Amino acid sequence: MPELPEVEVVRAGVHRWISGRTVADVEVLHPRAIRRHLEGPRDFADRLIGTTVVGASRRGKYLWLPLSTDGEAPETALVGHLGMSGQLLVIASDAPDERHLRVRFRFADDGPELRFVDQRTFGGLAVAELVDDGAGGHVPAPVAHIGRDPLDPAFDEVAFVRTVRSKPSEIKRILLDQTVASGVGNIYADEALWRAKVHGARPGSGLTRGAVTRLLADVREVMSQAIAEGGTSFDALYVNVNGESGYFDRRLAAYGQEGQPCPRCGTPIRRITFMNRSSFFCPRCQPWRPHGRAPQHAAARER
DNA sequence: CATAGATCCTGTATGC
DNA sequence: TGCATACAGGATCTAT
Repeated sequence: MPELPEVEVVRAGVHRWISGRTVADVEVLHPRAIRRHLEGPRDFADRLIGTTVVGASRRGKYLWLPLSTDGEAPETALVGHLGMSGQLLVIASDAPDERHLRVRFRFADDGPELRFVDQRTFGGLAVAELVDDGAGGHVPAPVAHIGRDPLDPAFDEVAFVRTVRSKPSEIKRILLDQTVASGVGNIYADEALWRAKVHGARPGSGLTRGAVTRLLADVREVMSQAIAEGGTSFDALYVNVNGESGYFDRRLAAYGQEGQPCPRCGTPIRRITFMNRSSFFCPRCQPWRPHGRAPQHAAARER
C-alpha cells in the first residue's frame, strides 16, 4: 500500500545506494512488470545498459532515476510505480531470488544489485523521456499528467482550494484524484479526513475555503510524520517498502480501526464501503453534515 | 470534457 | 478438510 510517504522513503534509499552507478545488466523476469514500456524488454534493457543513474526523484507515488550517458545531462529516466505491492530492494547479488522478483539490475561495480519485486504486479517500470515540468525542472512523460503533490514546494495551494470547491464530487474522491493533487491514497486520505473532522462523502463544493485549507494542512502533516518515521531506515542497505513505513502499526487513528475507539472522542470507528473501497471514520467527529459547532456563522459567510 | 464504475493481479482470511 | 468468496487497492480504460 505504498502512498507518498512510503515512496519517499524508497526514493531516499535508492538515491543513497544507486546514485552514481552505471547499469551493466538488466534482467526482466516477468513481462507484465514493464508493460508500460511499449517497446518491450529488449529495448528496455538496451536503453538502460551503459547509462549512469544520477539521482532519484519523485512526484506523488511515482519515482524515477534520471539516466546520463557519457556525462551528459539526462534526457531519459527509469520510471517506476510500486502499485500496491511493489518493492525496490538494494541487495547483495548473491542473495537468493525473491519469489516475486520481476526485474533485476546489475551495475558495473561490485556493489549490491537493484531488484523490483512485486507480488500483485500492479506496479511497473519503464524508460521514458524527460520533459519540461513548466517550472525549470523535468519530469518523465508518463508522470506529466498528474498534479504536483502537497509536499512539493511548487504546489499551488490556492489552485487546489479553488479546484476542490468547484467539484460536486465527494471530498475523498477528490483527494484520491491524482490530477488534483498527487500522492494521497486510501490510507492517508482517511487519516487526513479524520484529523480535519471532515466526512469523506461530503461534496467538495460544500466545504469552506477554511475547511479545505485545514484539510490540506492535515494531509501534509500526516504524510510528513509518516516520512519521518519511515526515514529511520535510510541507512539500511535493504530498502523495503512493503507498505509498512513504521507508521502503520502505531499511529493510525482511523484507517483499519473499525470498532476501535476514536482517539479523540472514544466513539467506535466505523467502516463503510465507498468507491469500492473501505473508508474508516469517526461518526461523531466526522458527521456527514457539519452540525452547529463554533464557526457556523463564519462558514456561512465564507461560502 | 468531467465523472463514475469496471478491471487488472495474487495471496490471505473468512465462511459454509 | 476443501472449496468458494471477499478483500486488499492504484492507475487506467471504458461508458455515460
